[in-house]
Amino acid sequence: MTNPQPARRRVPRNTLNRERVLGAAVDLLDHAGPDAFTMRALAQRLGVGTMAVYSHFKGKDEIIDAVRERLLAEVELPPAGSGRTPREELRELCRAVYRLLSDHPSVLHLLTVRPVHGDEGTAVVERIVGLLLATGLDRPAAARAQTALMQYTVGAALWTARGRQRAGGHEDPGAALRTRFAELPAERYPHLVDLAPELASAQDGLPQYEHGLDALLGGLLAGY
Amino acid sequence: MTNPQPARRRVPRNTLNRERVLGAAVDLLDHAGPDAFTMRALAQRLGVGTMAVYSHFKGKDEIIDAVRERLLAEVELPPAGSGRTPREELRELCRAVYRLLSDHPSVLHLLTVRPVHGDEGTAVVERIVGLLLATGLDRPAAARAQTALMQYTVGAALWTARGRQRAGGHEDPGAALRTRFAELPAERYPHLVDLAPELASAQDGLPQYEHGLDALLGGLLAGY
DNA sequence: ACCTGAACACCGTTCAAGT
DNA sequence: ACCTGAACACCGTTCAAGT
Repeated sequence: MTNPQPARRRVPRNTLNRERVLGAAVDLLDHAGPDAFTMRALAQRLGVGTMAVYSHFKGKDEIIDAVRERLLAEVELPPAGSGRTPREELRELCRAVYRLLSDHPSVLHLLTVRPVHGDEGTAVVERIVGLLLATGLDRPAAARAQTALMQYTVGAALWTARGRQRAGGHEDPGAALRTRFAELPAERYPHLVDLAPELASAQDGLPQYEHGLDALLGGLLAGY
Repeated sequence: MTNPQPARRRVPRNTLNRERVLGAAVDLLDHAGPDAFTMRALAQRLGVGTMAVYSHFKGKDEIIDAVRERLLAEVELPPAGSGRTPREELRELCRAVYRLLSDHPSVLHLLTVRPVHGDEGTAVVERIVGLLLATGLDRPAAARAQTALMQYTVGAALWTARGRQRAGGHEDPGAALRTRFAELPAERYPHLVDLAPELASAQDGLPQYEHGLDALLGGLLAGY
């Protein structure tokens, strides 16, 4: 909270720049959530007047775009041609995207709240499409497969974030769901009451994502 | 014995109720989008002072919950045991959920912005789990499959809504993406430039969803 | 060029008051 | 019980002014 006091020395007045603003924005988003991501809170975290930020960004929307671009660029592309099969590389690439979205739930919100304008994440898409073609898919099938993989990845990350949000703190995200389902009237919801523990176990983030991802990849690449 | 109504010529003062408020809220959300969904705008649409709504709902959050519940309850469950195979019923059920989310993009926003507390959509989940068990999946596999199907459905609907939002009006959602990809530097993004038309075609909503859904179902039910 | 405080037009909601 | 207007504490952003 308290920023490092830069001594009483005559500190250069212009200690603010785009980089510092973006860093504080990511911190604020990841730590306090989208609702607390305010221009005023951002400026306060930077130890500066609210309007100082406007000297480096046109407005909040430009900051949102920049944050999204910065985080999407952070996806670690696995080294190419490491002797694995295209399908294994695909798996790892998708997991990297999921990990990013899962580590920074704020990006999901930014993706939802504002359409993508720039070339953010383009490198990842290029790589995935290339791998899909390498497995033998024809061009329309590769395009549909790429879209389906991204759709599932975004949905799974959103689902996980929603679960964490609902659980509040550090508790097990499935716990609330288990008790909720277990307490349902068994006449109307026999399967949910019965499968409450299993459904709760399926809220475990990465393992669940991998289960669905393998099924999806299996279906998309069937026969290749 | 229906009592003869007093039939006062005088128009009843209290013409506002929860039902009317919810109807206006859905209209406002679907027509003007989440940003325009304001308590003041809602009241104005109802021809009433802003605070009148607070006589029927505790606040905006309660309206959000009620709208979500109302729309999720609208998912048309296909008639049970219509002679089709469980897999065909599963497909139709998932398509119904997708259609609802696609027709009312606002629900997606409501799902993102606020965790689910009530039993909304529980009936659909019950049905899907039952069908998955009927295909022969064991309990953990059925739970994971149910979660994966919902994750993919939410992600696909969100993707489609995002594309429509980016396209602005009634244009082809893939058009913008096609030109954007086609104009990329071909040295860095050879596949994207090459597959721009196919990737644009994959932004067509329901057909793309069905492609991914069939792949996912195929992978989840492989061997059963 | 960079930063500031006051001010404007919004927002959700509280409150005291009307019927 | 239902509805109202004024007011409060927020928000993003404009503006004129400081350095």
